[in-house]
Amino acid sequence: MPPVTIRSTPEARQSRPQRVAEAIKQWVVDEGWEPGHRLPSEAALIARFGMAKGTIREAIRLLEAQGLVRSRTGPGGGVFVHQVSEARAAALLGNYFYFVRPSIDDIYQLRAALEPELAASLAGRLSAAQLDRLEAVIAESAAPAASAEEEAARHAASLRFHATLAEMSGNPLLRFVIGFLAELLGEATVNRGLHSGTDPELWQSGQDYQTRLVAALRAGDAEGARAVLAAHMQTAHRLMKRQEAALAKRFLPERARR
Amino acid sequence: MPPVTIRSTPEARQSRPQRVAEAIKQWVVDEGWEPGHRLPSEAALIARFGMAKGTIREAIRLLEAQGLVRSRTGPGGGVFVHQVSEARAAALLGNYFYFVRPSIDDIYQLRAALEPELAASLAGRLSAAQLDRLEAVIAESAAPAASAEEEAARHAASLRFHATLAEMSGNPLLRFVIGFLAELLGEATVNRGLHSGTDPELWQSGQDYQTRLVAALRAGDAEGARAVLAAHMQTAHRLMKRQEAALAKRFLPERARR
DNA sequence: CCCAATTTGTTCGTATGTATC
DNA sequence: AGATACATACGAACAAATTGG
Repeated sequence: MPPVTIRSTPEARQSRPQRVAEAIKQWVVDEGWEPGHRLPSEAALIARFGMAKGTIREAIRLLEAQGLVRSRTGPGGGVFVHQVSEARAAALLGNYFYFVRPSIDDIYQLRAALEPELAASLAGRLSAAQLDRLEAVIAESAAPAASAEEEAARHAASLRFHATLAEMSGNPLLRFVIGFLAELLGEATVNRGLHSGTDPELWQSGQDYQTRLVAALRAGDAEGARAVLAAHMQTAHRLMKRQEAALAKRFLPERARR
Repeated sequence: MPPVTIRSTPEARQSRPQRVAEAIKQWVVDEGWEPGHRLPSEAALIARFGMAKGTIREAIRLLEAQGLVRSRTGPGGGVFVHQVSEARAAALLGNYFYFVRPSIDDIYQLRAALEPELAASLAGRLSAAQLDRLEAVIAESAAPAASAEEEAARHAASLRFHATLAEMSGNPLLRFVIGFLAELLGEATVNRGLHSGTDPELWQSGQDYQTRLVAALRAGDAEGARAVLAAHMQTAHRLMKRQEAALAKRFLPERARR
């Protein structure tokens, strides 16, 4: 499998560290080095590129920020090729959406399209152990819901259910996007004091659909699973919007800032 | 709009440049600095953090690699907060999928779910100018298809059509994900010599659906647009798989490597 | 437990490049 | 053209971390 290429950083490269970083990336690809492989020592790189230590180190930092390398001190240490972690990728992508902030509607437009698809693709393909694990996550939020700000924990548990589901997908793209959407949503709700409030309707609907979903998955009923999740997405979206609207009314002056 | 937070880099931070970079991120968020704002000069940062020039510079490189800052020399120069570009975000995310490579099936599972949704959400919301622009892109690939490797250009044009469509969405998430999927697919096809070959069936189907789609969009027929794109996704996926299978047979020894 | 070797991490002083006025 | 303000790059020395004896 010729590894295609590690993406080069766009936008007019110029500085020496940037050029060195790109050269090292290309080098890794050309040599087919895999995660864990140690690349030449600082001293060797200094000689190889004919540049000062500081310049080389800045290049390494550029790669490090992208999650592509990791360095350790001491004997046997050095700079190592590193597989970009999902968490790192999500963090990096999250920075983009810090500036181009999606709305609740935007997030749900994707969730509504993807989650039912995920559910359908999982039907009949999960092991008994995986199904049990899902039920364990459901049990976590089985408590009656009562208390005040502890409701936020319930919402988090619901998102964790979705994350667990996503992790079971064999499709890394689907897994990543759904997980990322859940993160964005969690962030949006926490930061706006949204979570599901003590809304009993949402809670009941949540408990309900999770158990019905697991049942459909267990039965290998793809279309059933798709339908359950599609319906839930609609409900969750509607309830979240309702809350958002309620908050907007209460705190209108707040929204005026900026 | 309190900007929530710029994502911190996961995975056990330790070195000084990393800590400084995180501190600067937090500083930017706390002060509410926006793209274009100049942050303190190197000298000032050295004083502020009580560290050497090299350390501070490495921290700046860490932020630069994430696309969060940009620096310019000369008077009036300095380090500036920078809005992460879509291209940069896609490149960074692409590095993740360099190691966790999705299959053609994986990519199409998402495309099949998202593109019809995009089409439906666009119906009746496009200006005449936008519709004309779509038709212009269609015209680009209106040639009869004949020649050999120039067929790859046709495939690229088709992906460009999708990209243009995505850009017209008001949903930044949808825009990004669909654009990214197209990139991944383009890369996969180019690197595996896939593109649509001289497959007349795919070409005709492509021409066909594009014009029918624009018609539906012009008519404001959301469900029609959705159906057109859903059908096309199925066809494109099927044809691409057929080609992939043909290639696999011809080059089986190649696949044995690694 | 300490010591020595190895490799990255950090500092400082100086010089160069570049854009603005 | 020259002065100014800023990042960029160099080089040599020293500090910290890790490993093995």
